[in-house]
Amino acid sequence: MSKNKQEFVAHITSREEDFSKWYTDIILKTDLVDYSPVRGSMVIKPYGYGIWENIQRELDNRFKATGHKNAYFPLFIPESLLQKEVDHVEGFAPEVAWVTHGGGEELTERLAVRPTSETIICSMYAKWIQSYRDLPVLYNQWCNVVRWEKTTRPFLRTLEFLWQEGHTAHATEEEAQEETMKMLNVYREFSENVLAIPMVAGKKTEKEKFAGAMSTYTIEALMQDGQALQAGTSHNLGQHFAKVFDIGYLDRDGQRKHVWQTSWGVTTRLIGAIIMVHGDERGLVLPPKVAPIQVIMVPIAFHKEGVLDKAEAIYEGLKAAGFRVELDDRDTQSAGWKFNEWEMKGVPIRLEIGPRDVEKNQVVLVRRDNHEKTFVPVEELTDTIHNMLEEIHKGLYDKALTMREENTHVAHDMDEFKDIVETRKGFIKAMWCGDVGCEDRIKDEFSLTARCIPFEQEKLADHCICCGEEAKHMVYFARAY
RNA sequence: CGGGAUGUGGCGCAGUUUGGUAGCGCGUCUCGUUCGGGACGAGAAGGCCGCAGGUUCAAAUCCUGUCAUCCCGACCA
Repeated sequence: MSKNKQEFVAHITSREEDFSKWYTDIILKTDLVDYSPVRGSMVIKPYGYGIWENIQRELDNRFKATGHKNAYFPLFIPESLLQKEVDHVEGFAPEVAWVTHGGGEELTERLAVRPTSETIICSMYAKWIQSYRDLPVLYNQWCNVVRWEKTTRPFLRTLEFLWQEGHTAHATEEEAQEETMKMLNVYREFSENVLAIPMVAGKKTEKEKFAGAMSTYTIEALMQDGQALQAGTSHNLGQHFAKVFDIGYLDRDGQRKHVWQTSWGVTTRLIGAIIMVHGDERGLVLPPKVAPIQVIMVPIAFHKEGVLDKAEAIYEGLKAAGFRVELDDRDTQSAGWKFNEWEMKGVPIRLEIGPRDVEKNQVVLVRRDNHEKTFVPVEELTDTIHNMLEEIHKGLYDKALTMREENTHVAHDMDEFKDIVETRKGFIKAMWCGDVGCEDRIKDEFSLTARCIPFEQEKLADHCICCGEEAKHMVYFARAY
């Protein structure tokens, strides 16, 4: 029995003391991942992969609902293909892994392990697209990609990671732009309604945009330590790739034209965002819609008459009702031990059932987010849990939104900007002239990057915070993962 | 890629300064008593001390190299 109430989970470093350590403690102790023998590469264990499967399911449904189909393109990309789009190669060159040998023989052409699939997909689209009747092409693939990063952290940056990449081709510029925005909006809606994470949506600056894109749009989230995390991007590729790969079609008017393309993706990094937005001193706090286990049942004194039978009956009922529920009937662990364990693992609702409950035909529900305890008659259980999961979701979202608002500051001039950087954390909203020089200066001086030019613009001042020239946009600046 | 730290049973650590039989706590296994916020007793298993060289009669300990992880920077989803 824990004598000290503070120490529900004895072995997690507090967020205050060391946020990074808190993060690694959590991911290891809750069995999300383990380090592998390969530098910078992690094993995603079932509990972590379960979260990813739920993310996949929710997103995939949304992709299908917006007319997309899944396909799979090769892992290996011939060097000549990768090199076709100049900006694209230059952007990715430093982090490409190369295959030089196969079956013991040196290859005549090196193969890149895909860092992203634009080039190989474009090479195929050039073959498949002939007529305006072939358009639009709306494909997505779920796969792994490799980027040879110098510094790695589980979920946030690993050499190999899982993601989805959508690649579409359209007849007109307008249609491509519409698609770009539509998918960004899918990401934003998904983040808010499934992950319970509020996002700032906007456009990337020229400096920060995707290598080879015409323009890049992003959703940015704020972590509890005040650093921003890019959670999803949607690119309007324009005709850059269409021209170098010659993806052309014959239009109604008999003219041969190049297609307009988009690409968009989210990664397993989202799991890192979930941890760093919702987690607390006791460990993980999982949003109900992606939690691998939504209800954990802990039977109390279950050797006693009727307890386990009743628990099993309730378990079957909840499972049939569609909840992700598990019954922890291990007799090797005490009830109290299990409470702490499942709290650390972030399960949204704990269901306790003991001899006294069996007598009264009720159970005890305890919420992970606010630790509220409720006694619920068995016949009301399904409805109560359904509503409680909804409330937890809403509670998490509101809390995250409050956290973000409290950590979003406005700077009208450079003195104010400096002061905020030195004394606060989080997003800084400020006016910017649009010149990359000013962006660079802020990065050099403060290590802050322009996260995005938000769609929801405010006019905070007339002049650029940096150079004093006329301001064009309001920008969110932050330190970023 | 720079700066710092750490690698010792599954996990957390001590031992390294001053070389001399590898230890502690937790966990694991067996049996029993327990069970509404990390239970207790008795017994048991488990380690070529990250890896590779070197010095020495003798290396977890000293030297060289190497790999990995963590933290702080520069680069990136």
